[in-house]
Amino acid sequence: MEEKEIIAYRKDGQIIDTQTAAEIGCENCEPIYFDNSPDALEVIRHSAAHLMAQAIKALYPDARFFVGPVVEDGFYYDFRVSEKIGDGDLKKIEKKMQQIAKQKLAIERYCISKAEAREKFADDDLKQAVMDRIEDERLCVYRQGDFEDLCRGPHLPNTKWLKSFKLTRVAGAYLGGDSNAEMLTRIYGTAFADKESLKAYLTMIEEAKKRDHRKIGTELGLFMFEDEAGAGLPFWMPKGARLRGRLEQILYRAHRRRGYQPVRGPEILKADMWRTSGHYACYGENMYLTEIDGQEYGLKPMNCIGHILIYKKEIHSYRELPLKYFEYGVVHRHEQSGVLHGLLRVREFTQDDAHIFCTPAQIKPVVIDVLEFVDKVMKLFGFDYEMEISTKPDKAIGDDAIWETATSALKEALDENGFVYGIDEGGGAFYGPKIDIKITDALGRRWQCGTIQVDFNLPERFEMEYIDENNERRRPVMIHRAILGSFERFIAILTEHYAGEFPLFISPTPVVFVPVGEEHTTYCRKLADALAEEDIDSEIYDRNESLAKRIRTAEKQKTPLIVVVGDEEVQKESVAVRDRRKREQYEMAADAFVQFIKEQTSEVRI
RNA sequence: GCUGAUGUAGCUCAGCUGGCUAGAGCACUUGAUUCGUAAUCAAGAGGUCACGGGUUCGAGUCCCGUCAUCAGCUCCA
Repeated sequence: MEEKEIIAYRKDGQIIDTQTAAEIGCENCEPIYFDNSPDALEVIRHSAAHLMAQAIKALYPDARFFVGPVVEDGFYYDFRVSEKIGDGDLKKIEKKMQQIAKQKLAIERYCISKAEAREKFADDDLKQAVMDRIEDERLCVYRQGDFEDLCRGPHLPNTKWLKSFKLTRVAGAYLGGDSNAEMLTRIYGTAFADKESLKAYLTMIEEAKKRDHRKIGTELGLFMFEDEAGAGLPFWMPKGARLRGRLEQILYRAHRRRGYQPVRGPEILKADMWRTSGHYACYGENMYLTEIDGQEYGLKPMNCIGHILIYKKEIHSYRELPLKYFEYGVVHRHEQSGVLHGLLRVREFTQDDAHIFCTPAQIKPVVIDVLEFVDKVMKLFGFDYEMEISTKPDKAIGDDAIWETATSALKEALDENGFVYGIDEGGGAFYGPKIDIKITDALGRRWQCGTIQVDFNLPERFEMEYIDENNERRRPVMIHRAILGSFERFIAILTEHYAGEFPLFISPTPVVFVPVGEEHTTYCRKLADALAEEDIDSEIYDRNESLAKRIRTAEKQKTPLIVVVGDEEVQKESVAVRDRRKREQYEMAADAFVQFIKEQTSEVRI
């Protein structure tokens, strides 16, 4: 059995490479072996980035390099070249990398003063830009063959370790992440200790692509986009609309049970309303503005104003609070063309929006209520989720005392429910602190959907009031909250989470009937009608195709329950059910079947 | 918005360096078949090659612009 080889060490919580260890000694060092541990991958990928840079330099001599860090599942390097580099060039670069790696070049390290480094890279403005960002006065350089680069490390001892890597994509990236700055070329890649792990990773990426909601949405006929109609404007096809309708109904009842009042505001309001709210100034660039009869109007990017104006129409007593208004609010936002992405990022979408008007003292109980609501919804779909509190930013309005009350109310609400949460210091909106809810999907990806935001700003700007127990006018606090976030994004996530195999209660077509012969269609029709009576959608596949073909079609549509009906079933008043979830077939009495589905769908009461 | 790539039938794709009436599979329509759990057979229909301009004797193919999509960047439900 060969001994595993050491490629670096972990010392005092830091990874140091063998080069550094040789220089500063290595007491209390834990060896890092050449394998796929997170520490090892950190080192391997860092060196893979350098190897890629070396290959690029060899192929494009005028290349200038910026930074090349390790990221979540790989690495990248930002650089500038005069030539255009496309996806087709990645193969070429990979090949060059392999050639260089095979030369088994030692990776050496030496350190110099910043002044010396400035001098050394005098003709390289990108390296100078890198140094502008580094505070250390002593900088290190790693050299392998004829290539060297300013770098903190850690690196492998030799390029010979680099065998299992793959360049995945080429893209543009702003220098320093500043959209006003120059755009550099960025190539992403990944690397592992062995070929098998690389292959497994690439397979996983392929699997994820199969679950892509855009692909499944097309296959199942859920939604579509139309170039000629405009970017980021989704169309819901019958099946998608049925699915969405199910979700809307479940959630509507859930809101009503929790004392929310349905309201509805107009899609378009005078621009002055948006000036009062502050959206015109702060969000104007993302708004669609138009002119009607010489007056400027704006399509709503948020639903708050409608709810506020409804609130203000009447005088409210403290006894009414907390007052909860909800709306499936359609909003329009002018997102940048490059960020549109299927249903995950669109220009028109519907939020499951609510605004809760309450006293400062009620913030906590209200938030606890909302958290319970969120938990019910997440559990229903089997999502894990995380919470994050964002606190007061530098630029904020409202008294520190109120901020303090609100922020601690949010924290206490989470603490008392035993929630673990992160804190984003200074990440709140200027008008108040918030809790963001982040869903983790079946592939471990995190999505921001729900949000609970405390707002002191809008009640002030719109001079909202309630009458307290001493018959005095008070200003209410407003809590914005969404649970799904938007139907569009949430359904995209659901689709990928379930890979299109939606649970019975939201499935667009929970039941497909497959009559064995023509003479069995009448019986199917009778059962379908019985289901329709219970608001359950079904289809009858009585086309002129073989039985096997029709079952296959139903399977490909990911139908939860396929019901085959022939002489036997008609005679016995029964059904033969093929259950997608259980992957088995069973027979049951027809009326029991209807009852069964009815129970399955009403169980989702939340 | 920026960088790079892409756009051929409802879907997935072929169409080499410009050269006959633009192809395939699936889906669709019609006919035959009436079938017991993942593809019955046959025939047919379907495309102003994203849109607009240009180069050329000739453009799906080359060039420019617009629109849209994809991978990122910057920003967000």
